This record gives sequence, C-alpha cells and structure tokens, in this order.
Amino acid sequence: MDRVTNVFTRKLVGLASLNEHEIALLDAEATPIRLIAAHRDLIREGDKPGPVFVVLDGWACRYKMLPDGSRQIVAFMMPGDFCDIHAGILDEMDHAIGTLTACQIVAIPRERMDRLIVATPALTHAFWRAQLVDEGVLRAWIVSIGRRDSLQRVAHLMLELYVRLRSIGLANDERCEMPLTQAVLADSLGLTPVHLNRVLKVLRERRAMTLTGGTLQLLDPRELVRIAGFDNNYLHRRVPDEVG
Amino acid sequence: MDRVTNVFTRKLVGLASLNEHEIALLDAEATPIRLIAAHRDLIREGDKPGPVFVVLDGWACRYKMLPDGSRQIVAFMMPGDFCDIHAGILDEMDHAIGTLTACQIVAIPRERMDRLIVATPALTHAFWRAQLVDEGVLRAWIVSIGRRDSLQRVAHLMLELYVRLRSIGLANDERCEMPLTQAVLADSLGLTPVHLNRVLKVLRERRAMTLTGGTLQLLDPRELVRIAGFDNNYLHRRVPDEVG
DNA sequence: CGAGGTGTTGAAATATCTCAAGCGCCGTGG
DNA sequence: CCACGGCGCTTGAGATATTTCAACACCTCG
Repeated sequence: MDRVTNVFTRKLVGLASLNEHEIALLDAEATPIRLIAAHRDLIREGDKPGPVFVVLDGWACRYKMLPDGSRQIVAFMMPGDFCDIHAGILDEMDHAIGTLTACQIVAIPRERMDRLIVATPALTHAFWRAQLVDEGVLRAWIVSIGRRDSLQRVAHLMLELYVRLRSIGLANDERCEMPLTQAVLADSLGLTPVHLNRVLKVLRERRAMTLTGGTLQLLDPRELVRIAGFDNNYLHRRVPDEVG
Repeated sequence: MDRVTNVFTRKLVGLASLNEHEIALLDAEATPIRLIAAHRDLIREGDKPGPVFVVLDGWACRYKMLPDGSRQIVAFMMPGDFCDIHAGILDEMDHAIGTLTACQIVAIPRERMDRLIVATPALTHAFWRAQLVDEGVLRAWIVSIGRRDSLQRVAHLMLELYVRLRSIGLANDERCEMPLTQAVLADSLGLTPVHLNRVLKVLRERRAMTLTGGTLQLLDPRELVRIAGFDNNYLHRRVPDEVG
C-alpha cells in the first residue's frame, strides 16, 4: 500500500481491493501531469468524448449554464476524482467541467482507459464503484436542495466536503482548505451569493463553523451535524472527533 | 428485434447493440413476475444488498425521508427501469425504493445478475450505459431544483417524464398516463403540494398542458418547452411534433 | 353513511432574492 | 510609491416566491 504514489490510485485502492499489478497499472497512467490555470474549462457542454481527466491537485467542478446566464454546479471534484469514464460511452456531454483553482491534471487517452478497464476486472469494479459513490453524492445533493432550508443546506455541504477532504488526507483537526468563493458555493447550493453570505454569518455567530480566507474551520462539529441533519454514515464515512 | 418480449430488454437494446443470444439471456431473467401493491417499499434505507428489481409495469421511485418527516423523491422509475446493480456493490442503501402504483416487478437474484454481467461484455456495457443515463437525469434534476423557479421546474419534469414514457412506447399524440398524485410530484420537485397545485393551474390557464385524472396532456408542447427551458437533446431524445 | 385521501382556493407568514451601497484587499500601471 | 480598478465580502431595505394554515368540495371505499 505504501507503493501507491498518487491520490487517484489511492482513492481507487480505498474502493476495491487491488493487487500490486493493478496498482502499478494505475500509477503508470498518472503521467504526464498538466498544469491548468483556474477558471478554465476541461470539457464543455456538447463536447464529443475526449480523454478521461483525473484531478491530482486543486479543485474543479461539473456545472451547467442556463439560458438566463445562471449557473448550477452539480459536483465538486477534488484530488483523486476523475471525470467521465462517461463521455466515452454517451454521445455528448450534457454539462461542462471547469477548474475552480489552479489544478494538476492527468489526461488519460480514452483508448488506454478502455484497455485498462476491459483487461482488468478488478479495475472495472473499482471504477464502477467510484461511479456509484458519485451517484450517491448526486442524490444527497438533490435531497439537500429540495428539502433543506438554506442553513441546513450550507451546513450539510460543508460537512460533505470536509468528510471527503478528510478521506484523502487533506483535513486535520477540524480544519481544511476550501478555496471556494461564496459565489461558487452559492451556485452549488441553489442560493444567491448574498444569501449565502448571511447564512455563513449565522453559522459563525452560532459558533458552529467559520469559512474565511479559503479555510473551513469546524468550531462545533456536533452542532454542525445537528443543524445539517447530517447522516453520519454518509458515503460510509463519518465526521470524527467527539461526534458519533 | 421483434423477438424482444419485455420492456426491460427493450430498453437495454435501445442503449447498446445486443445480439440474439444476449437478448435471450435478458428475456430469460424476466420471470417470475411478482405483483406488488401501491405504496410498498421494495428496498428500505439501510438494507443490505438484495436482488435487483426490474419494473415491468407501474411506477416506483427512489426517495429519502428526512428527520422532520418530509420526503424527497430522487428518481422516478417506470417500466423498463431497474434498481440497483448498486446495492450489490455498495454496503448499504442510502435511500429507499417504493412503489407509487401497483407494479409488476421481476426480482433477479444478485448472483445471477453478477454472472450475467461478467459473462457478457455487451451486457456490462449496456448496464453501464443505462447507469450513465440515470446519472444524467440526476444532474438535470439538480439543475432544475437549484436554478429554475416552480413554473419552469414543473414544466421541465412533465417534459422529462413525457419523453421517457414516449421512448418506451407509453405516450402517443401529446398525451400519456401519469398516475402521480400532486403530493408525489411536489415531493420530487422540492415544492409544497399546495404550491404545485397553483403552478398546475397556471400551466392550464396558459393552455400549455393539463394534468388531471392521472393523464398528462400537452396542449402546446412548444410553449411548454419554452417555459421549461427544456433542452431538446435531453437524454438524447426529443419531444416530437411541431417542436424542434 | 362516515372517513380519509386528493385536489382546490384564500389569506397571512416567511424565506429568499434583488438592488444598492460600501469596504478591504491586491495587482497593475503610471 | 501611490492611485486605480476589480473582485470578493458584507450589510440594509424592499420586493417576490413559496410556504403555512385553514377551509371546503369531491370521490372512493368500507
């Protein structure tokens, strides 16, 4: 396991039992690394299938623009996440993927990906499973936007991101980097930036959490979990500490 | 193609090119048929992996209950849809699946499903693809709830369901069966039943569509598409007629 | 016949949005 | 070195969309 060199591989190893050979295959794909600036599109809506992108560092997101110019972010991608085994299978992208910060990205050509998948059942299984987890996130997202008020919704998203960051070793104590502007968060939560700002203020005043200068600080995880109605088995991970 | 006997098989045939043998394999699974009453849970949140269910007739849905007793429906399942290749792969269900009307269901034991999948790559491909389509639906759902107002949202859902029904031959002219109560629709749209009712009234008054007695009637598809901001390539299908 | 689920409507309450303004920070160009 | 402009954050006040509460009509079913 200490042979694992990159987040991408590490994530998949966490999802399925892979042997040395399979791990080596994955690691071999994690090159060359490309540096992409913030606010660039990796894939645009309507694009034909291209390579599979893996985020090694930085944040990206899936999003969709509406005719009236508003944007809905549908998923956040952090180190280890990959975009679209999909595109190869469906005809055309129904949404775009763009960077939120500067990113390190690996682009795996479609054919290599396909070869990788058909050749090794264990990897098929790992990818499939990763996709199922993503689907679970999408469902949770719908539940949040559909039935939680803004306070619960914000608290829930913060916990989700915290838990995910933690599972890839990017969160310690009750703190993590979260380089997302309020506008970005608002676009993911179906809120207005103005309103999101007010909600953050409330959470701050209740001493539940703060989000400033690009870092999230959980002041009172227990309280935050309570506010959010956060399911502590979410994604089969949990927010640790005194909670639970 | 005329050898295809059930909606389930028919749907998969529409998603990938399957040969006679593979079609026969699928058809062989579509038995025995179980009759399930309305408002029964097929799978409950927290359940361990069980069989894969396929809806042959009737409507079901995925949903999640919140602590305060409210419900968010996350997906509608109509004839041909199947639930959870998932459950077998993840540890535990994070949502429930229940019938909305009386249903005809086939339960395929997990092991047979697994054997089917590993044995025939074309089927793996078909299932994978079906799952990707579902994921696209989930993303569109998020966009709707997050960024569209109630009028657009309702119009969009009606079009989505219409298009899906049409693709399995359950909609003709501009009309289809839609045995969903207003409460159910509200729970899927993140609205109140009362408000949904008012929205339906507006759509009726604008002579865009009516929904009464369990049947949806598109009076003015073009107008409805306009109201919804409906992407006519949605799911790579389209609402036909004068539209487009 | 009564009970409960479903659809309909009204009026008041509330959550969220919109518009508008000001502040601080930071990078750029003079 | 300073001034400027732009972006992100913050706050206020009024507008609007949606919810809540309440009542009633209709229908089916027992």
